[in-house]
Amino acid sequence: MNITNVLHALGDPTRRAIVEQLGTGPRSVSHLAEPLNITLTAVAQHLQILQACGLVTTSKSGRTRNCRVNPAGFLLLGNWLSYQQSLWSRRLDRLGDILDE
Amino acid sequence: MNITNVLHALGDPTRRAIVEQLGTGPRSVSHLAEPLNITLTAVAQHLQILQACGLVTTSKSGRTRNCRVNPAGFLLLGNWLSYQQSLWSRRLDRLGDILDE
DNA sequence: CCAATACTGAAGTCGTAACTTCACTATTGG
DNA sequence: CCAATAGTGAAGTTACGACTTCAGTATTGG
Repeated sequence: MNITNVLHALGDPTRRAIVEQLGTGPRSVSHLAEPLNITLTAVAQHLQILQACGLVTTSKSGRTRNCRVNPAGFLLLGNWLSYQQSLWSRRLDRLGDILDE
Repeated sequence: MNITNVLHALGDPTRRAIVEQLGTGPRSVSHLAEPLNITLTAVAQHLQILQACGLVTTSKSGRTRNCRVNPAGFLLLGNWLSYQQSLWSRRLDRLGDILDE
């Protein structure tokens, strides 16, 4: 679970579609697959990636796998982002942007 | 300039290294290339991608191209992220996480 | 003025990521 | 109990992305 994997995972539109579906509540794999125009296998592969980087958790009950959002990955991203912004926000605020050159 | 491109751009470690360098201030292309173990051409290609998605801006003065952070792309990412979090944060807070199933 | 610097453009290589198919296992509703 | 459902595993295809090389154009310091 690192920032590279989180960003890479979310960089794929299909995976982001999965995450956005899960934003509204837990879903099964085949439920997730429905709106996407790909095979169940492909969705399962995406889920593995999303799980590995901490964006999604799943649990199997019976023959269906239940998927839900995992805040951990999003927190990692949020922290990285606000750190980056902290680096330059103050400097850019000074309008001294041009002076730095 | 869309969220897919921003996330995809930042998903690459080399590009993120470039962004992080620029976090501390403007840099030329060859200056950016120094710590990275790749050719100048490769860096220039990464910069094109970073520019296209609104994470970096550049301007040429003389024979050197000056690169700096562009907040626009980061804002796009920040907005997407906080929107996602707004989708599930309240629901997960209710501890009713399990009830949703 | 010209050698070194700073970059650009085009084209090619190579690995990997996103899919597919197919064959299979486990669960469950009627 | 067995057909339909839900998912898994392995293997193959294909496109694309991150690089390289090489040949070129501007710019500039000495």
